[in-house]
Amino acid sequence: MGRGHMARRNTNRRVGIADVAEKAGVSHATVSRVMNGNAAVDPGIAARVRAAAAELKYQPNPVGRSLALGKTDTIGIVVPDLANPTFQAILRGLSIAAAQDGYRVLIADSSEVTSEEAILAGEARRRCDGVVLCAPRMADAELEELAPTLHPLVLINRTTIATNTPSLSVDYGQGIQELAQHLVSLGHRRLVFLSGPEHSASNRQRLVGLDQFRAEHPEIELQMLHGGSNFDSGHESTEAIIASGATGILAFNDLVAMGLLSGLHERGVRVPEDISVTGFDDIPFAKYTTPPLTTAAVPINELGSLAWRRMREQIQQAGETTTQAQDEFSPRMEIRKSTAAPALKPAS
Amino acid sequence: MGRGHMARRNTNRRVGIADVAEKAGVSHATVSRVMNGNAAVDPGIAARVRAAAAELKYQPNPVGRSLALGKTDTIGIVVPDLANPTFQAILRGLSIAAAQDGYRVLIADSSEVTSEEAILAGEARRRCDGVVLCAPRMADAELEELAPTLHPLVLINRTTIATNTPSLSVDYGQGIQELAQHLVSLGHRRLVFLSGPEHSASNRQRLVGLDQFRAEHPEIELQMLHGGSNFDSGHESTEAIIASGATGILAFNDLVAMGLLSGLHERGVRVPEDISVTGFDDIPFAKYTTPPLTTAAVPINELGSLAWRRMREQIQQAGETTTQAQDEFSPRMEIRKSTAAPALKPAS
DNA sequence: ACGCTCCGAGAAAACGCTTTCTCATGATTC
DNA sequence: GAATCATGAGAAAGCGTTTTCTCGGAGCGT
Repeated sequence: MGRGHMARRNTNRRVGIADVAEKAGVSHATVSRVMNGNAAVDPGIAARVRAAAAELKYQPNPVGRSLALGKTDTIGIVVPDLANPTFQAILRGLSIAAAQDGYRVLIADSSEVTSEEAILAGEARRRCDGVVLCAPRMADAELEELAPTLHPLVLINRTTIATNTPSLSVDYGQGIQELAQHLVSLGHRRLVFLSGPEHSASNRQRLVGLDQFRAEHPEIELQMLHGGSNFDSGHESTEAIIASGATGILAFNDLVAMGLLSGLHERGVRVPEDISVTGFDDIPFAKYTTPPLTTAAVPINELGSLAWRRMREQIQQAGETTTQAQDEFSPRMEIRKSTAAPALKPAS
Repeated sequence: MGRGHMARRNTNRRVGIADVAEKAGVSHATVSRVMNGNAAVDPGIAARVRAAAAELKYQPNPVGRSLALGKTDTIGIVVPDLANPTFQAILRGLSIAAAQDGYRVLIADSSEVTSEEAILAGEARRRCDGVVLCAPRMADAELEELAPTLHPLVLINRTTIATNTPSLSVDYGQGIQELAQHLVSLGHRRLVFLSGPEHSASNRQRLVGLDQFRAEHPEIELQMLHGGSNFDSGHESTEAIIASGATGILAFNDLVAMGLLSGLHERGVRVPEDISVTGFDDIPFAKYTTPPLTTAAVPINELGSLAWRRMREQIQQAGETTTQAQDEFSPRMEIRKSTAAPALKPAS
């Protein structure tokens, strides 16, 4: 029991500002001032405080700090599915960029449950200084209503009517047209668009783009096939694709294209000799498929870091509601080996 | 300055508990009681409070709540690189499992900067109720010192001497031996291990496993080649692999294997006819490479959800320092098409 | 020397919530 | 019918910071 009196409450309580204050023989206000360098403090006292803080390994409690300052130095991101490489990339870019400015990222995965997205976003917003929202399937009306309550908000691949919410989007319509154009210029005449989830905003954009393409190329046959947004749905479409008789396939995205590639390979259909396949997004794996995938590259890494920049701008100009940048990226064609001129069709 | 004028920033202030209390004509204590259902409240009053809360769309401020309760309902995860599918999967599993219990995940990407990991982890811990730490390269001594300060802590692929920190690990030594064994039983006699980052704990485990393999199979030639942990490093090793003359390649992980696969394909080396390649991890893409990759599957999805379960156990039994589970997973062989019997070597 | 301004540090208020403490009121018991 | 109890709501004390307010004391000019 020699050290019985030393029953440290340290064991159950973390060291707080009060402990430092006591040790340094000053008030906790002064400790705060020293730690934040906000007001002028006598250099001697400051040194004493710093010494005490160092000795006790004092680190301010962020929760107390957040309450007092009204900010958490944290932003939230809502994604529909963390298994999707696109969102992974956005998350990563966002997290790294935000970290550079001393911000952290809280993640909310809606697991594709559209009805949860608004709730998750609201919750995230309450905990954080802002929210990045990826909600491709949320109804327009709901988004429009939700957006103002979330302010500092950055939208990914969605826009609102009000122009005070910055948004980052990709011109999917343009990209899919260029891909179709690419196939046509290789000599393909029968194309299939293997579409994504029905209510996805970006799928709608692709459809609009393809309508335009059709108008410009009435001579080209373009079929629509329903699909999903992942590997498996691409794989499952293999038979339908083969049955379609088309030689050029526009897959919804790289994931779908890869699933299809693997399905075709299993069936002994050669790519690109028998069928050409294109993806969309240019996820990191796209250039390592066999054959490497022709795709429309969206600047997947930039997206995250730009999202942070837009967020930071809003956080800094807190209050004023100015009109915000609406960034739109044009995808860059990435021509690889999964597309080529079609074999000469036997006259039929 | 004019005090009265500045007095209320009510205009942009969020609705707080006080507003609800005023509207319902009760004290804010009562509002809190109603919201949390903690104590008995007169049903009539409770209804009035709920009505007021609903009308004002009141949602308790989580920061205030956290300060009062001493918990944030948030856990942190520290990962070395969010671009790595393994960590993405862990993050995803963790996030989904935690969400089910009403917890959120804060992410900290150390960007492979080992020296930052301890700081990030500490910071995360202060903001959260616990930390999941993935720090494959952190020095043992540093980890040992850091662990107690982080408690509620779950370690991934690392262990501490003290047994009160739960850890989840994969038996990489076992897995790599089985892969080597698989190649040998196919008839390969000259193998190469394309190693990962030098200071990676899991790489060391593989090396230990291979030492054992060597002891048991003195007749097999097993070379070591230095590499990294991603696509590009696999791709860059292509020449060295070809030059080695080996027919069976044990890549550090699936990423490396995929990079190598693509390199070999470019060079016209056929897999598995000319060279067999194995990966490790069984990331989702592994079964879609051409040829599909033989690999040692680690239950990548379970890892995240189990991490949460271990974390929750600790959070619940706050205080008592009991000895914690050390989970070790044995990888499951996933034999696909990237391995086959070697072609008969020309007598040389 | 006297009053003036500055400066720096402690006291106290604020941040938004939960929870203990306290006390009134009405019900229960002998 | 008085004493005891249970009930439920308000007052107030935290939680750990930052920041405003206040005030003593030092420096300066006249």
